Amino acid sequence: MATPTGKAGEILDSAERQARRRGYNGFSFRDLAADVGIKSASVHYHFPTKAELGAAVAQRYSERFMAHLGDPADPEVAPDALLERYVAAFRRALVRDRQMCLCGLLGAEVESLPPKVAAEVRRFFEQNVAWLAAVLSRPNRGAPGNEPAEARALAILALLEGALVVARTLKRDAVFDQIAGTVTSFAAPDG
Amino acid sequence: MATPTGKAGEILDSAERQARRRGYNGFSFRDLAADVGIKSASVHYHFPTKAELGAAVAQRYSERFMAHLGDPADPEVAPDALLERYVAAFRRALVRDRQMCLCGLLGAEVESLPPKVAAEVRRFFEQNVAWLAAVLSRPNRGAPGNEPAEARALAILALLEGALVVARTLKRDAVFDQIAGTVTSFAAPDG
DNA sequence: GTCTATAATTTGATAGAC
DNA sequence: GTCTATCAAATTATAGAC
Repeated sequence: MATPTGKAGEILDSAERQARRRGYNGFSFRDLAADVGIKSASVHYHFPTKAELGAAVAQRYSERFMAHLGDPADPEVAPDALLERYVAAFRRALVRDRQMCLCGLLGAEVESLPPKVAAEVRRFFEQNVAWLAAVLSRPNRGAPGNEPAEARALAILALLEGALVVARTLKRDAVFDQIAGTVTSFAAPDG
Repeated sequence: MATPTGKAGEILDSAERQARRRGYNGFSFRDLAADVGIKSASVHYHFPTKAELGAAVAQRYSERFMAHLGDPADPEVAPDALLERYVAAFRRALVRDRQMCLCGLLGAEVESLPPKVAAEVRRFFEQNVAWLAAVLSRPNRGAPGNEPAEARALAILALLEGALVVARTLKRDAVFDQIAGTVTSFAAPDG
């Protein structure tokens, strides 16, 4: 459960980078090996199969992502600020990292994933929706809105994952901001 | 430019089905050949390279999709009805076909696509946004909304592409409907 | 932990007979 | 148009030396 350091950590870093650019079927053990300066056979020492490596990458990604979001009920942070933090996490993937959200890309190709990897992607979405629903349920700005918190949480997740896909394909970062600007529609349906 | 029939058409059908389930790197010429009952060498007769096949699949998909949407300015059809038609097209991919939107999946893995395929995906998104913006600009229900029509068009496209990813990964069709139910937030910001 | 060597399979693609 | 035959390269993975 502890985050691997050393070569194992480097391999996870490289795999995450490649998966977030080219998808699960878009990188090989040789790519990773060359990237971290060992031979592909040595990668198998750290991660016996690609499925296990993929699951480890997704698990670490989810843990980091949720840890960065923090406690959705933290009384020190207003719901609006938490939502801004959420949007900023996706924006950073696009603008700073020039990458997809790992699970947005893996989710798109979910039918071609080993079961263990698909399960991790599912978990990521479930945790994201739970976090968002918790934030949206907090009493604050505007009214609670017509749609239940879970529906609005799902919509925000889908909107931002889709925003990355569209903005990256159109090669226009501004597209993300245009889309993200509509998130307030869900946060405060009264407007 | 004419839509291929016969074996070429069958190959396109098979390739589209596979690409919408497993992505561009998730199917091979041999898969397609077995599917349509020929040998993989014969597939190359119809489509010399995988990149050309991929581009042809995406182009045919876009043409069909836009043709199905119809004229966004058709005075016989209300803007609301056109938006419903748009949402229904995505819903059909999920519920009836059990597939992704082709360009939603390809867009997610855009960095691993041959340039000609990526260009077709870009075109699909551009045409979709233009169609949606035309519908949203028509005078009708509610007010024009705060956000410009293009921003709302991008948001609807992103929302629905993301909805397919999330619903398929969570294996819950109802998730799509929950998300799609929020589309009216963009159509009529006044509620 | 990393290496060499290699197995076993799959991939996109071509040449040439029919 | 489709076939057989084949290629060169790439893939995941294993065995065993160091």
